[in-house]
Amino acid sequence: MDVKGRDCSEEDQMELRRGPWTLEEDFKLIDFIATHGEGRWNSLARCAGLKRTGKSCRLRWLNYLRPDVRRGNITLQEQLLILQLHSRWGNRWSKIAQHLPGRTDNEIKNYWRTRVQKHAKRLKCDVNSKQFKDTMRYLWMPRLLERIQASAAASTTNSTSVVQTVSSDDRLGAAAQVTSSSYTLENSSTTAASSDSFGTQVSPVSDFTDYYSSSSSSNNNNISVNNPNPNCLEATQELSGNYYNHGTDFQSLEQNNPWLDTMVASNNLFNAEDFYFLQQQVNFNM
DNA sequence: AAACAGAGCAACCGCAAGGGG
DNA sequence: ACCCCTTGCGGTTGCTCTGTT
Repeated sequence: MDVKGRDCSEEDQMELRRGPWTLEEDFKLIDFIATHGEGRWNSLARCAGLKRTGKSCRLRWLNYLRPDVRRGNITLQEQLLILQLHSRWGNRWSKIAQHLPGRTDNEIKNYWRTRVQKHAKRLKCDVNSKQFKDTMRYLWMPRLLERIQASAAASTTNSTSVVQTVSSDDRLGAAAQVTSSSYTLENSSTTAASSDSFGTQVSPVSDFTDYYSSSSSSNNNNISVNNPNPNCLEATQELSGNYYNHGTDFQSLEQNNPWLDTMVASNNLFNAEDFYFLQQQVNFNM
């Protein structure tokens, strides 16, 4: 059968291949889809002459070969969005991916598992625990906002402000929309994956290691611990406002103090900071 | 230079939902 | 109502690369 249901049974008896895809297989799949479009994947696999399951072809296409797949580092905006959306929906990776154009559910899932869960592990707490979630909400997300703000301020070519994102009534939705529209523009003009949606370069090292440093030199802890608002987004909003008011000192401190980098490299120091934060959270919740 | 460990990520697996016969 | 097939999703595995000892 072809993708429309016609028979092409000469390929049916082939032994199925597994494992990494070869270039030849990729080209076959791309060629076939370019000519016939996507369709019933099992039939497509056979008709394209691929010794693969339909599932395998679908996965390869959606996660890797599709022309609009966006590859490269997860930007700060994307990280923030992932944290926000995950706090709302949990492990609904495909749903989260819908708000990050060009990113696949698999990529987001991998990001979460390798980066976020790694830090939960370092903090010796469960990624689903309230303590860890609070750390994300009150420490990492505000810190991300602050860094995004710094990036936006540094950019002279794009006036779209992230502050708009966090000042909207529906902050989460607005975040998704602003980010999405930015990606749309970017994707229409360039395939570069190393610049963020505001056209500014993002450090290749843009994971949570950064936030350990933030906790060492800001007053976020006090703000967060004393913030009784249980709503993540509300709290983040309030916090971001507070953070921006006090963030300048930290920015200059971070940028101008070489020793800070050394401190950042010390997991023990910043784990201790985070443990302090977590302890405060526990006390607060009691 | 070799061995080892950890991180990152592509790919696979199992399950559930949906649609058609 | 039932069965079969396809698709989509989330969890998991295992390979490769890189950094460390």
